[in-house]
Parts: sequence; C-alpha cells; structure tokens
Amino acid sequence: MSDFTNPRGYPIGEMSKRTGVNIETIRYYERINIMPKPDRTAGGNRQYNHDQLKRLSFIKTSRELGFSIDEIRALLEMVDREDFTCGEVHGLTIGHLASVREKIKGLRKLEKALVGMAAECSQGNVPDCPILETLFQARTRSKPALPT
Amino acid sequence: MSDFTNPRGYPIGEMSKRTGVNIETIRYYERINIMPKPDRTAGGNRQYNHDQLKRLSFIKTSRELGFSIDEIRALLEMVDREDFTCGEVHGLTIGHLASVREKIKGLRKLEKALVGMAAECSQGNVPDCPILETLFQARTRSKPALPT
DNA sequence: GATGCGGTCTGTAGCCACTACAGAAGCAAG
DNA sequence: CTTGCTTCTGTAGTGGCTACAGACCGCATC
Repeated sequence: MSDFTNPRGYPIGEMSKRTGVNIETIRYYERINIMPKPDRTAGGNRQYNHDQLKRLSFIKTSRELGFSIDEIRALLEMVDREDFTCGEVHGLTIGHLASVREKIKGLRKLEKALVGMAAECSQGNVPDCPILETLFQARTRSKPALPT
Repeated sequence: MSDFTNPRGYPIGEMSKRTGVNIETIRYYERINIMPKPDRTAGGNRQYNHDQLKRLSFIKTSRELGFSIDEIRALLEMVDREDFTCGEVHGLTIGHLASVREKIKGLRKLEKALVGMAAECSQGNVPDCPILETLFQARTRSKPALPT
C-alpha cells in the first residue's frame, strides 16, 4: 500500500477513501457534471489530482450539510467562474438553513403526535388499539386529521 | 355536484378530494397492493366503498406521520388479519418515533453548523468567503470535517 | 341521438441521489 | 506469468410518488 501523500494522481478508490464518497457515487458525480472528467492512465483508469480531491471534499461536506445537488452545483459554478461574492454565498446558506428549520419544525409536530398516540396505548395484548383508532379516523370532507 | 353522503360508490376523484391523496397515487397504492382492487362500473371506472375510503384515510394519516409504506403495510396486514395486539402496534409506533427523533437530532446538528458558518460571513461583496473556505476544508485521511 | 366536456383509463417514463449489480479489463506484487 | 485486487462501462433498481400521452367513460344539454 503506497503512501499517496505526494502523488501524481489518485485512483478512484483512493479518492473514495479520502473523502468517504462511494466509488459509484464519484462516477455518478462525473456523469452529472459536478466533477470534471479526470485524466486517465494508459489503460483507461481515472487519475485525479489534488484540486479534484478538494472539489470532491467540498461536495461531500456540502451534502452532509444537506445541500441539494443543485445548490452545490450553484455554489461550484460561482467558484468556477470566480465571480461570486460572499453575500451570494451567504444568501444560499441562509436559504438552506431556513429549509432545514422547516424540516425540524415538521418533524417536531410528528414527534408530538406520535408521543400523544403512544401515550394513550395500554400496550396490552388485546386487539383494541387507540393508535389504530386514531389512524383510522375518517377525514371526511377534506378536513385534515392532523395539523399541517 | 352531487352530495355523496350516502353513495353506492365513490369514483377515484371523490376519493382523492376526500382524503387529499392524489389520483395517480391512489392508483399507485393499488399497484403496490396496499389498496384493494375496487369494483368497476360497466365502463371500467373504479368505484370505491366506504371501507376503502377509511383505508385510504388511514394510509394518508400514517404517511403524514412519516410511516414508510412498508410500515403501513405491516400495520394494515395486522388489521386485515385481525390478529394484532395493541402491544405490537405500540412497538411499531415507538420504533418509528425513535427514527423521527434521530432525524431531528441530525437536523439540529446541521442547523448549528450552518448557523456557525453563516455567522462568520461578512456578507460583503468581496470574493473571499469563510463559508466556502469551510466547505473546501480538505478532509484528508478520512477524518470527517463534520460530526456525524 | 349527437355533442361537448370533464373525469377516468392504461402504460410508460421521469424525479432525486444514489446503489447494485454483471462481465470485462487494468494493474501491482511475487 | 499468475494471482488477486481494483477499476471499467453500462444498465437497472431503490422509495414514493408525479407526469405525461392518447384513448375512453359518463352525464348534461340541445
């Protein structure tokens, strides 16, 4: 196992190990054009350089932060054209933050509803369950049974 | 527009209006066997009965509570076989609650990270952005840049 | 009974962001 | 030269829908 601290190029597996991005996913990123087509060895295997490693890290970190591929594409385009401003990037981040907060809010409501349902349940072994009764509540005339 | 309070059967559009489930989705539920094949009119249009309306409401409510189709299938199978116990249902609910709480936890971490990044950003119009710097942080030797 | 119009039909393909193969070929060590 | 791991391309599948196309149904009106 060689060292790769100062390599001419990284094979795809090394990229995967270093970034934690699945090999198939790296190729997928190339297909959808957020990773560039790398050099190839004589035999046709991909060889990445350090910039590409950094780019992949960027994508991975952004994905972990929940940015969509399209948001990442937008960020990368700004970077690539070198004509972004910090304000633009901030805006994209704040927008994403808002959507994360929305998701949290929604999940909290779910949590509450589930807790409420579970609390009413005796957990007994009789086939008579308030949870199912709640779920079966007819939502006639399009009144939602749950707060949305 | 007729009343449908006491109908022989509901056409699919009426089911959709009453439950808030998209028509295409209702047909999809039939295809994946969580809704039964309903009666048909002479001409071949679907006609649902009241039980089926209740079942669809059940599915809709459960989906809104974040249950996966497979979890719903499990619930419905218990109901259909009439051999469930309240304890089983409770267990399924608690399991789902745990996964909702996991998701909330994860999103909170994201939220914090995003807030931290955004706070360091001057929002200026210079192309020199601490957010991008954070995202570009190389994650060499598979140390994750973010807590997982 | 013809017409019109909205509802419904089937079947297929697309969405997101991957993931999972199959079957062939590259590459490095011994 | 062989062995055994890595990588290659291409295609199909995942979940949970959604979006068509192009045809047919059903009901009201004239």
